[in-house]
Amino acid sequence: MDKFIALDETKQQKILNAALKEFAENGYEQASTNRIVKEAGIGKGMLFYYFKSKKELYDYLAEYSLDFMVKRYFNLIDASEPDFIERLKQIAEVKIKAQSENRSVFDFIGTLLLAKESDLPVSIQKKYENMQKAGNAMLYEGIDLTLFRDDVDVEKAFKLIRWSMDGYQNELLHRLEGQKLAAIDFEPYWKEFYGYLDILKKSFYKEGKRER
Amino acid sequence: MDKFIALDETKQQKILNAALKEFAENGYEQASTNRIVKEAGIGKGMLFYYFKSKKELYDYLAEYSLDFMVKRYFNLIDASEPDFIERLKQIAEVKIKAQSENRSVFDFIGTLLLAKESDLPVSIQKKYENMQKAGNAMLYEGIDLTLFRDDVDVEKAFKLIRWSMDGYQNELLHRLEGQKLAAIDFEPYWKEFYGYLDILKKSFYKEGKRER
DNA sequence: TACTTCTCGACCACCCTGGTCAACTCGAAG
DNA sequence: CTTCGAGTTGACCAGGGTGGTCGAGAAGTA
Repeated sequence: MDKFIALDETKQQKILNAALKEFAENGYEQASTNRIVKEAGIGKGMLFYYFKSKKELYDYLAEYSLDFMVKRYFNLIDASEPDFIERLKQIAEVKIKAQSENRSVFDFIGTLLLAKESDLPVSIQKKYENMQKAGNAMLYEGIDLTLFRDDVDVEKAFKLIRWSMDGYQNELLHRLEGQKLAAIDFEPYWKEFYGYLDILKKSFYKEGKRER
Repeated sequence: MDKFIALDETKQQKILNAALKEFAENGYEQASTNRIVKEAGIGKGMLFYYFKSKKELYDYLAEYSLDFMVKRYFNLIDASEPDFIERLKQIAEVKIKAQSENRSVFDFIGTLLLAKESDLPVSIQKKYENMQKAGNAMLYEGIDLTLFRDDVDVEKAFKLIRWSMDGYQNELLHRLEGQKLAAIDFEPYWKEFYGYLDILKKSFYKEGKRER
């Protein structure tokens, strides 16, 4: 595995991407090391020269992905914005950027929690839980509750707003399926997105508190 | 296949459920006829006595599921309710009932569209498209637009409301994972759900139009 | 009894699996 | 120019799973 780390960046990336994609699409059991080496353009032997087993490769990917997530996504979020919708908007921007930078990492992490109570090393499980905890904190900490209408339960408003925004993002992702995210001009989609955000503010915030 | 139809209901159900579950969980290629017969409690030979190939079984399931969907779900929806949120609420009730009646059918249909441009018989593809069209009509036809606030685009409000309700339902399904749907007392969840609906009405409808 | 219809699971040829390893390349050290 | 060892390959292995077949018997019917 130290052999792998010594490789030059581009070769590492090629192998990582091939493996992440394979695991993300097929899960651990159904993922094929043969397909990985073919996609990565290396001989079968090399994979097991770098990683002594399929499992070790998988664990390495898990750790790598979580680190990527923290470095390239979480750390770039400004958690000081007190306006809930504005904060989510900013998170969405960072997320899209990180996602087009490396889509397969996100897909892979998505499957990590599906592998229910998986036999990942405890250290990685810990890392995962911490990430979830930090993510939650970044969503709700320091939010200005006075922006919200007085006649709705704020907790529920949080959820409704999140579901709405997730809904938009999923639909968009579905609409853009197949296209290379990095090659897309997101300008019009952001406009559309902001349109929805305005409605959410009109709907869930007090009158007169809509503008910032 | 006519041999299969001649079977008594309960045996048919056992085989159907086993097959639906297997295909839903693993997709067409990865689904195993061996696991299906084991789960269904029949000998391997019988499956190919009833259906002459894996493909014929799959096509039969597709047709069966679509018919189930129409008969046990679509046809029970009252599309005359002009209040959008009330209509969605009613749809949700029917859906939950149909889903607990036969969960695997829903899961299987969910994978049908993932099998992109699959090589299903045209007749079944047609049936599927018709179902989607009818579903859309039932959502939006005859809705009373005057209920909505004047300062938001109704089309966008539609989407926001749907995303919100889908979000709740997904979260709930996720929360209840593993439990047998039919055995759950949904009372408290409906209450919670209605709570969200009230907020949606407060937020997206004109003042004074909230009650019915 | 004789004939048809059901039912089973051992069996088939084939494919793919994760992992190994003898053989080869190639640049650096002596 | 030789030697060495790290890097690299893909044929190969045993094992297991695949969709589908079929001979043999069970059950039902006349």
